[in-house]
Amino acid sequence: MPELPEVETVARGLQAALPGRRILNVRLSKTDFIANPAEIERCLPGSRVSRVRRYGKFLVLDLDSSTATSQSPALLIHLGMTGRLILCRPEAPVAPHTHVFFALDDGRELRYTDIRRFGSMQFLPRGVNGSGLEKLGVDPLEVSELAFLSRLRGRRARIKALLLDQGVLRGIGNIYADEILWRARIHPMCLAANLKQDELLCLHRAMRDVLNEAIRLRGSSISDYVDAEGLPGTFQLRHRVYGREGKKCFSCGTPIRRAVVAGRSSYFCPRCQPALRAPARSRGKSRELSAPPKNQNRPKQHEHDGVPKPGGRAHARP
DNA sequence: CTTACGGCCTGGGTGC
DNA sequence: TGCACCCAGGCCGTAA
Repeated sequence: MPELPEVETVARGLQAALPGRRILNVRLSKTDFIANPAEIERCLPGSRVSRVRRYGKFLVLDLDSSTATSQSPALLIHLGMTGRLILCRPEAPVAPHTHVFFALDDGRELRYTDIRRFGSMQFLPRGVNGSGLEKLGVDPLEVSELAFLSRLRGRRARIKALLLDQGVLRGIGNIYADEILWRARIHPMCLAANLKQDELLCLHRAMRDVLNEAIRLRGSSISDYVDAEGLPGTFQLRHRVYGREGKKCFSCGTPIRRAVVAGRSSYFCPRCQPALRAPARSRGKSRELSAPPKNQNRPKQHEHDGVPKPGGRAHARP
């Protein structure tokens, strides 16, 4: 499931190999995930890749930009859930569900494989301007604390829904939203408006830390993800909550729970990430940052769905 | 305007 | 052996 760190890893791999390469030939298999397959077949052969970059979860291949302006054509690719973009030799065995082949002038081949075809591909004749990319929010790794606060402060939506909203922040998906919230010790169901400024700043920091570490480890390989060389990432070995229902929290030992938040499976520690923030009545001391595993928790066992009711509906104000 | 929710795309895995 | 069904994530339309 390629999210920001995986797409960034693929983009870096392709950026190291593609600039200057000319596309000699395009071969398409299934095309129902391609916005304009005819244009791709007609316009791509002969064009040269000038740069590969990530924009949110999208890969942008800038083409023929001797001037490096945004007016030059580009190829926009979204890997969806199972998309792979791999550079290989033409004689390499073709993986099932490989739908696009780009023959390159260095003798290699760039292939797009996508089991589910939840990904997408689009040729942009005039570059990314007017492509819809401008509707996306800020990049999580570039946004300042101030801009981050202004995007989230006062919003009545669940914090997890906002992290996943590509119009707010571009690039975060379900896995990293959960990992970020665990690191920030914030329950996914919390309303953004109920978070204090220092909690939002903590979230900003956690977001940068988690994503940067994931990029360093070349992403998470949960199901199908591999980088441009076909190699898996290793950040899945560092997941603290995602996919760990029933397993012990790395911080306090409490079993990790799963609940549906914002329509997505969400994993969290019910103890480190309390749904109800303690009212800040005792001024003075800030809330403790380390969770002392004091009480022994009830014996493992299945927690019944157990979605702690967040304060959400409690203060429906007139 | 903001938020919530259901449905859709596809195919691998699971359980009967 | 076969088959129905669930689920994954992003996005969009609709409802409140």
